[in-house]
Amino acid sequence: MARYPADHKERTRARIVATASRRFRKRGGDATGIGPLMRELALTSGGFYKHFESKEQLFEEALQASVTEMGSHMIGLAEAAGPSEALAAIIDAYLSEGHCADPETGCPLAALGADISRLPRRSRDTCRLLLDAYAARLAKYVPGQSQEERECRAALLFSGMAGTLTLARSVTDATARARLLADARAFYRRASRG
Amino acid sequence: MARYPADHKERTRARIVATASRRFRKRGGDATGIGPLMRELALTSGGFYKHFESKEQLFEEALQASVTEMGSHMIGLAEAAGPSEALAAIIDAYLSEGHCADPETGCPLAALGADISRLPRRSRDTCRLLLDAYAARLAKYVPGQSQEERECRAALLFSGMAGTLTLARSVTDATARARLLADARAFYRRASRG
DNA sequence: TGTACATCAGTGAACGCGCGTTCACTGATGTAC
DNA sequence: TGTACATCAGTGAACGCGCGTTCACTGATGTAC
Repeated sequence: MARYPADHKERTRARIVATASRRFRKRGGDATGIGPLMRELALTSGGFYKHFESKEQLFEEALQASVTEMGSHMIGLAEAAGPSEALAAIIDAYLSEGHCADPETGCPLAALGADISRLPRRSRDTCRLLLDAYAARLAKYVPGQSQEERECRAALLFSGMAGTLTLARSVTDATARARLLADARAFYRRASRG
Repeated sequence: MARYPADHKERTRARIVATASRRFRKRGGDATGIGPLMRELALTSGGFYKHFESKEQLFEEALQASVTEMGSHMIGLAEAAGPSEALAAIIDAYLSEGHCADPETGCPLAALGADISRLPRRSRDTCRLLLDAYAARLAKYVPGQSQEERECRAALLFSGMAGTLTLARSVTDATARARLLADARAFYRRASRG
């Protein structure tokens, strides 16, 4: 063992992923540099490559972490709300002003959707598995006659809300933004009931 | 006059905007460089600054051009389809496999949504006016009891479809992608009727 | 017990590269006289 | 008519900068004997 506790390296790696996943969502993939990222963690840029092969690998892991985290958060809210209000609770939280104001801790699809679609094919394959898993976890709160139908509706619901949330984030006027979000909550609550 | 026709400079400027608007949508804002852009037009990078103050200014103009172009395209389709099928035609075209495959000539919200939301406040104010104008132009094809309600529904419809299109663009499997788009078309046709 | 060596997370300077931007210049044309 | 000058779209080399990545090194610890 080195001068650090047994799990030190593993913990540093996890800190890098957690910080990167916030920075990527806040600034986008290209605008997030390895140097500033490591500096935020009081480390130097060279050390990064003791943990990851490339920035691309970090992006994928950070994305994975944020998707998983987002899923757990949504499931937590749904469970707390109870069966009859679970979906409404998810919709209201996703389209809340808080989520709109904090992309860095929010949905990666809303913050990085276009970045994901420009990833190389191999990365997008991996990513697809992630998003399918996300849809599968949340399908139980979405109405539908089969698991397949529920997963499909979950994908439509979340991708649609992501687009509207992205638009809301570009609206500077607070009143207009609040109205758009409120209208969106009403729209998706109604649309997902049927 | 210089060695060029009277409208030469103006035409060059328009060519830069048109090419940039495609490149921005295809690759994203940060990944589109001034050098390669000018090279595509058989010009040199230095000449860019005879037309624009900065890359940021070009981004805004290119965005404006693509929003206007998208609006005209959608209106054209709606008018061709006739009153009863106008909205369905818009939805089907927006969520078509062609639009999914060609981000560079498609909707800027789907291709650049997150980039727009990270623009400085002043740019986002300008951009808002654009998007409002877009919603206003398309509102006549959306059901609703007042112009305001129709514009609001148009914003929800287009931003939602943009999110789903972005997701579809990250799906590598052609069958799964076609199914997602078909499901989305059915969903938005139904949702926008009521 | 002491000494020599291996380990390895992290350091920090350096690499080549492409970026956005600047600027002195070119050269074909129009204008003044 | 000819000559000198102004115009100006575009050139292309150069600028400083931050990027992703590499690599020889550090130094605290564990291990071998």
